[in-house]
Amino acid sequence: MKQNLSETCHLFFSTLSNPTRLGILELLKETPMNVTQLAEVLNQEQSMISHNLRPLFRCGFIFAERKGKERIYSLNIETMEPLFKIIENHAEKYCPKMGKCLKH
Amino acid sequence: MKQNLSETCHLFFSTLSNPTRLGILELLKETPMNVTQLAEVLNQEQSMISHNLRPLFRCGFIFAERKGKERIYSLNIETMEPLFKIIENHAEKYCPKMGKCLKH
DNA sequence: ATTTCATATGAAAATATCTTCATATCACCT
DNA sequence: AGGTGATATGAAGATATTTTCATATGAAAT
Repeated sequence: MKQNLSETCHLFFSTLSNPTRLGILELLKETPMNVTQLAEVLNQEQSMISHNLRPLFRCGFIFAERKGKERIYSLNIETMEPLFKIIENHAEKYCPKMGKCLKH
Repeated sequence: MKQNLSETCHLFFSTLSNPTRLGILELLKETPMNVTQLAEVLNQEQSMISHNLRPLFRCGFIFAERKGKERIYSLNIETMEPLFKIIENHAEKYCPKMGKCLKH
């Protein structure tokens, strides 16, 4: 149980610790999209976006729905919104000038 | 600004996406400790724990206070508690049997 | 059943992250 | 100042994660 929570946290956080995947989440926050559209906007290969969508989906951070031959991805707002809110608040309070945190 | 939030998220989440660091956070949730104690309980080298404390500290996930020649680390409960709560709730709701998520 | 558009997958190469070891720094005491 | 316990740091080797390329699968239309 305890072990599992720690494992879960690791899986979840490592899924979120990737610029491409964060970019995907930010885009999906605005509007649902398919892989091709995400690839276009993010200016990356379709296969790369696809690879990155998988862990997001597996973790339940995004949902997917078929529409013809497309697969429309959307954000799990219930989880992601409060999560980002926490980060935002934390950053504001504890890293007032981002530089401090972003530097090595 | 936008760019910065994404960068911040990446930094924060990658800091949290490590079993050793999650272990440290779990221990500090119970009680403040110094590096040596953490190393003992986690059964790892002191230098390794020290290396891992750094990003946690830089991100403001933990605090540090000197006490003699020791440096006592403690958890930033304000941030970490709601963060873990979200993960827990999410896991419960979206990954009812952890296996689903934990498998490749 | 074949073509087309949309998406997913496997495996190798490229890149980033961790761990370890040796050593440096720091605070306190004598 | 020198010694000691506690902690931090640098750099390298060891591991893990990403990205890319080529190709496979899927769904719908002709």
